[in-house]
Amino acid sequence: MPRTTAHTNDELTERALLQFWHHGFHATSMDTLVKTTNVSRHGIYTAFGGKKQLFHACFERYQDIVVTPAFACVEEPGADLSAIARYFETQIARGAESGLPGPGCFVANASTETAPHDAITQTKVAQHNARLRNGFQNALSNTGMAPPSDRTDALAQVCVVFTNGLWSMSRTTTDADALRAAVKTFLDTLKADLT
Amino acid sequence: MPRTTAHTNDELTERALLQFWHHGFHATSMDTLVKTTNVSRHGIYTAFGGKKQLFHACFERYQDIVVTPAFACVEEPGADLSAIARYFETQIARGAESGLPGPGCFVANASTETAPHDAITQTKVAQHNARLRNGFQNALSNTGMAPPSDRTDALAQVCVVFTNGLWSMSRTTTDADALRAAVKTFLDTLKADLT
DNA sequence: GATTTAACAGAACGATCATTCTGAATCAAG
DNA sequence: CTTGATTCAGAATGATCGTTCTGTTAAATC
Repeated sequence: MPRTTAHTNDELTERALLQFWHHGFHATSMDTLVKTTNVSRHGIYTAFGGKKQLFHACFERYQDIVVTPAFACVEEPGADLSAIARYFETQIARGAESGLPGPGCFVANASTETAPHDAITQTKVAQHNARLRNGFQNALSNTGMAPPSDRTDALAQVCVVFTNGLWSMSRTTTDADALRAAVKTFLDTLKADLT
Repeated sequence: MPRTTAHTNDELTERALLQFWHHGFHATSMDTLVKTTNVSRHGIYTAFGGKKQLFHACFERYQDIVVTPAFACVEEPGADLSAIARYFETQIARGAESGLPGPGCFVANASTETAPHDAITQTKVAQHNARLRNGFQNALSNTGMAPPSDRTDALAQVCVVFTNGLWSMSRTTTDADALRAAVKTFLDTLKADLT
């Protein structure tokens, strides 16, 4: 019998991603990976080479199926502050559905648990944050009356920091509305600053 | 020969703290703990009971020797926005000294790596964040022309989120000045919002 | 249907780790 | 000095983990 449930590498990666995301790299053993993916050890090793390489594949898969769908609205040409609000709400709602304290953001988790011991993960995290900054800068530049770009650049960096903080707090807080309140207050101060 | 270098449990805890802080819980083995503390396994086990309990002791030690000295100025009765600025600068300077990307905040690291698998760590992290919020609220209420307390409360929560984000980013960024710029921009928007 | 290929399940291996245990060494008290 | 308690260094233990290997089974090709 060939691969019973994960017929493609994408499916395999998605199942592995869930484990890494919710339990971290160290707490996810090869044994649980074999069980949850229904792919044999041999299959995983021939397809990816090892646990670490599978983790890298999950990193990219996470960006494709989680980050991009949620953040694309901020990156669109006509995006404004409301797009940023929608991005935050999407992510908070996801955390609230699965029950807070939630698994947070895969990238943010990798940034503290994996990146210090793995250069590849470190550059991936840096690229992710750069993407966020560019997206925020785009949305902020479409808000208010044409603010100077160095101003929106600085505010975009603040948005990136705030985003990382949101994820961090979603791992210990049990109150989704407290996160929503923080987002609303933050966006209000941003708006006040841009008009 | 009794304990050669760590004569007290406090010294032992401080040396262990450095390891946990810089390399995380999983990447810090009992072997490295024995080597860096110069205390025998037997000594560690009789003094603390195990690795996890030692970690909890390090958590409290971190708050005593790192958090409190840096954050006390925000908690003082007459504290204002400049105290918050000093707190951020203290922490960024610490990270820049040891070289970015740095070890970040022990509490923030524990929040993503240890808290999900350990209820005690989870409550400790929650208490730490509550302390931060109270401190920020104190400093914010002394700023501007007596803003309503629910306003400073909301802004204090934003400050906590921002703080967590700062630590998260300090683990992957190599540019301390980018962090300083984010802090300055953030504090400017806060000040503009309070006056 | 015979042969080749690919994937499987699970044992085996080597390494690491937290914890416990053993015997020696050190120090305090009389 | 001698006794007794304490601490040490390091081996032993039992468990876990990532990786590799072996025999077997299912699919694909002709």
